[in-house]
Amino acid sequence: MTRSRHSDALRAAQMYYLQDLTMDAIARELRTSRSTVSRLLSAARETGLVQIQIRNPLDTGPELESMIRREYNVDVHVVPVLESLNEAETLDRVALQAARTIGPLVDSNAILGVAWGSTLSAVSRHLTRKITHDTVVVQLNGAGNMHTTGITYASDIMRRFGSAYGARVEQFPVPAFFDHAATKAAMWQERSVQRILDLQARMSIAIFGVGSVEADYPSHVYAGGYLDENDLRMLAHSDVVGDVATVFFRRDGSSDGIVLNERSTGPALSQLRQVRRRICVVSGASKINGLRGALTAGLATDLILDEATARRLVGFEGVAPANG
Amino acid sequence: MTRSRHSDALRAAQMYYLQDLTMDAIARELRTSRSTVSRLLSAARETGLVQIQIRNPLDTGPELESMIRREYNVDVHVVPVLESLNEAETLDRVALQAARTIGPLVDSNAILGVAWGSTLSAVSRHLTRKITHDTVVVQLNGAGNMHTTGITYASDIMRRFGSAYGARVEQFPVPAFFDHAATKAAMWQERSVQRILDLQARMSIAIFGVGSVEADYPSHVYAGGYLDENDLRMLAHSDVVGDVATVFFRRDGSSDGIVLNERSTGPALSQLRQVRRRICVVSGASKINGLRGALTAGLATDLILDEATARRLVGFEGVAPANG
DNA sequence: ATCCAAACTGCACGTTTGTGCAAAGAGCTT
DNA sequence: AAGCTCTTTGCACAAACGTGCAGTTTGGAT
Repeated sequence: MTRSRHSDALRAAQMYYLQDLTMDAIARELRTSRSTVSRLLSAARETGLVQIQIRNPLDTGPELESMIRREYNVDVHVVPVLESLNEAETLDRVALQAARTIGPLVDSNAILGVAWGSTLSAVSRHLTRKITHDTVVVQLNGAGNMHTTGITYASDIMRRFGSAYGARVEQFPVPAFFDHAATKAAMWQERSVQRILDLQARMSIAIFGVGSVEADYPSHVYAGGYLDENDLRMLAHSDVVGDVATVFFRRDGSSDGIVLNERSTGPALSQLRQVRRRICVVSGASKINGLRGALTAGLATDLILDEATARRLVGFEGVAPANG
Repeated sequence: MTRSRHSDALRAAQMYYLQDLTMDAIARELRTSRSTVSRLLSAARETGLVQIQIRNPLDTGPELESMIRREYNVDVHVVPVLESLNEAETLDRVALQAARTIGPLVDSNAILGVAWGSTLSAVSRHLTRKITHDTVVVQLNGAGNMHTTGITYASDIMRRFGSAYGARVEQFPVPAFFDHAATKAAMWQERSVQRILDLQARMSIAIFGVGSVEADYPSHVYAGGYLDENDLRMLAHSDVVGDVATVFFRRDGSSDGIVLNERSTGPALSQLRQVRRRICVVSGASKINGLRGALTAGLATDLILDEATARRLVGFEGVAPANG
């Protein structure tokens, strides 16, 4: 009896989280066993019935966070990670916390712009469900390249976002970069494309990682067959430090005159900056240069990143966690 | 070292609630004992660092809630209570859940209007701390009567609200009812009073219970020496069913021509209805008539009440909880 | 009616968590 | 520095909790 299961879960959650009853007491009230209550509560958490939020008081927070906040004017969430973890495990932790931080921000009628990449893929795997209405998830930039149409990879990410929030998913079935700027210009006149662009223009939340040219192991974009040697040479000559949604920028946040952007399918930086809430997720200290550029460009309103990267960002390279 | 304690609590909360680590693992990372982590997490919950919210999807919720919602156009939170509890214990449960439901709604820069009475007193005892800035708590109506100035009783309530949210408290040092309407009119011209009235006019949240003329054991207002025999007779002749913040109304929600209101210090119903968020807390089925009137008058946007009262409200007198 | 797969339940066990208590530490006064 | 109080810590134990497993129910399909 699903009908009653859902309402039992709600009752259980209220009694457990809002009245501090034990599962035992709840079981008696619900005339079932304690283990069932335990499972009801798990279900309640997983389906987003219970929302747990950590709010760090802006001013009393750790030094590290306030420094970043002051310097770049973003809301920072530094993810504490065990020091022993390797890069992949760190990404996983950051993604998990990012997913849970994003959850409470997504609300009915939101238009959620989502980029793709290894960071976003990890985040998408950890999203917790939350029932919303008339929410739309729209892809920020195309994912096709010379080898694949990119559909499966990017669309897995999109699909996971969509099903977590019960949202309609709008894919962007174009390559990441057109070979010719003229083709892009032509496509941008198509009504099917304009529908997507229009959604993007009305986004209320954008979620993206950053690519960094000098990352230890470079992002998909720089390695995955999206750009040819000519392109890479051009990037090198334009002082590009990184990208957001396959749109490139320099260390000082500028992007004017980077010709590759004319063939990129991602939203112009100026357009991205119009979005009310722009959440940037970063894991791995080697992305530092791309990240600096993105922050200088004012691309993010919220930044979620691991502790080591946060320390490098403010120049505390080898400083220990701020306790003791 | 308080400084580091706070930030340890934040780190612990993130690792526990957002990354699902065990307290043991967190203790190792923080180089302390597991019991300390347990205490850090308690502190994090109590200081409002961790916010737990239960959202019941409006449409998929239990029948009871949607019926009330449709009929009276309010957001309902039905508090499940053990069937074995007596009236005092029920009030305590409702108050606890109300306090926790209110918490997440209070934000920086809010102006919080608070009434007084046994319900509000119970709620105030269960508030969890939450750090906010420039929040003001303002008393909705005077509390003095023939026997006392009411200062201690009402001001305890106000003080608890104030300290829970780190807010400035503005008391309203007048009697609940003036003996003469003319005195009220005169006082309302005083700048000291106008300062309070001005705050009330700018409230963003109002919190109140309801008084009901026919309650099993009548509210303070009807018993506590606030009204003399003449007043009570007058009330009986005006078909009054209850009050909110010592302002009376009839079953159909009207309040015109109730002369006592001209001597009352509570906000006019029409003014109360201007407040964006108006939270009504009710415990005890005997308040049903007062509650019906208040809802019909459109005084509340949010209603928190116990299950038994909720069932009576929609006429399901003896119906069992909606499960099985 | 009978069968089957899938979902649900309660038990039992091991794990995780809360808390009284004694010891250690921090902050102040003399 | 010694002495004092008030707070914080870790230990040890009891309480509360999560989960694999086997038995049971449910809702079709035949």
